[in-house]
Amino acid sequence: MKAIVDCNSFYCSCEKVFRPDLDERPIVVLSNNDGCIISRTDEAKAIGIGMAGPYFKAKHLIEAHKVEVFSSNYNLYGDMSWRVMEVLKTFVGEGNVEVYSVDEAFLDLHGYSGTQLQRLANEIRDTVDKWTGIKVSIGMAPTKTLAKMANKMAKKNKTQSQCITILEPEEEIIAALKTTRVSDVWGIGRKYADKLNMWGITTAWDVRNLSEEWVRKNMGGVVGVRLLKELRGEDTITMKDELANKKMISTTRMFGTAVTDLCHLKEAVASYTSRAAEKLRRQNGAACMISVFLVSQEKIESPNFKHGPTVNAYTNLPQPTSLTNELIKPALQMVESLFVNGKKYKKAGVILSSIVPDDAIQGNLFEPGKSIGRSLMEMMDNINFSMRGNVVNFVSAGTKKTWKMQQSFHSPLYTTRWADLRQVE
DNA sequence: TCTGGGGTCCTAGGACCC
DNA sequence: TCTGGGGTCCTAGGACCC
Repeated sequence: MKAIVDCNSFYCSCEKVFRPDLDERPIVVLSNNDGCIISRTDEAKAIGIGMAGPYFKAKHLIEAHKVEVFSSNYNLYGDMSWRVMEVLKTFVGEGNVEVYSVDEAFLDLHGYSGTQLQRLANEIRDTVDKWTGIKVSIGMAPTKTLAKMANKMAKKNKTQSQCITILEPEEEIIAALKTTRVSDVWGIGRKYADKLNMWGITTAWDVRNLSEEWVRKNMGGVVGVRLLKELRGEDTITMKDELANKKMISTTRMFGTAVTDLCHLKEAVASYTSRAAEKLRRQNGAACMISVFLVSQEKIESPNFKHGPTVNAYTNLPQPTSLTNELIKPALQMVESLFVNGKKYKKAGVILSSIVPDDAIQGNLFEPGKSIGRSLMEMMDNINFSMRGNVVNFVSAGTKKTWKMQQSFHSPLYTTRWADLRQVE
């Protein structure tokens, strides 16, 4: 059996833990730059606030109903996430927890069955709540895809399910498949859902009864076949190693206000590059390739929002590296080559790819200074990590950061900064 | 009119996820 | 006026090789 444990309205819940006065009040959390709504409580949902909608469009509802608004505080959410995952590990052991995203984890439950599952689920739900203040929903089933389906059902009717749904005997699974729409199946997105509906395939049960050949031909080849098998109860999506390293690392941001100045653009890209390099060093990797892209601001008369035109460039590095200064140099050269005077830019990003393990780097006899660079990086990372912020940085990343994103409703760093510690009198 | 066959590697782009 | 950020996997097709 597999389980998925998913935190309810995670970002909102994190804010609520430290603001008990907001209990049962509608809350929303905004994306970077306060652009979109990315998390909302059931109370906010009930008012009619949609998911992932732009903030300005929901503003009238938010004001009319006195909804509490927060800018995203990733520092806080990351720390709370770590706490929740630690609790899960105490139940099934570290090796059986796969952290799938900031607010979700799969558990491998081989050996559990029947009433044991129910008892385990209850205990996990109650303990996570008691120790962290976060409420979770749990779905259990023979495969990851079916567990996701169970989880969705648990969330849909929280009072009846008590946030837990277990699909175990075959009849339970079939009944669940019959009431699940194709668009609610994990792995079926907008495109495939539309296509399936056009063919008159509307439920997960309908999908499960399709032939393997049809699915292979019409639903992305082997990916579709895997999905089909999962729905039939055949375990094909295995648990991933927690320490699996990223194959690509990127840092991209919208600007607070449009940037027209080459200097500011270079500052932003230098700053994103140092963030990306930090992530790269954390997994002891080195990149062979770096790419940079810029998105300009242009009026688009389309009803569905689209970003402006994007330009990009990449550089193959002479040898794999994780040193910030060695990455910033080509990044800035690319910015210069891409920049067009007079254009307004609203977003930029850096992507590090072709990542190899750091220890595989061949020493270069003609560059003896390399190890000094590496220890300097380590020192920077240690200081920045212990202070939970960008305390030490390269000058090229700028000091004023006029392009920085807007965050008007940021909450304190309750769990990671002494000065922000919650006080009780 | 005829125009080999088979393999590898790489990249761009499409689909999906949270 | 104002629309996030960070990933994964797979496929098709081009370049190149013998």
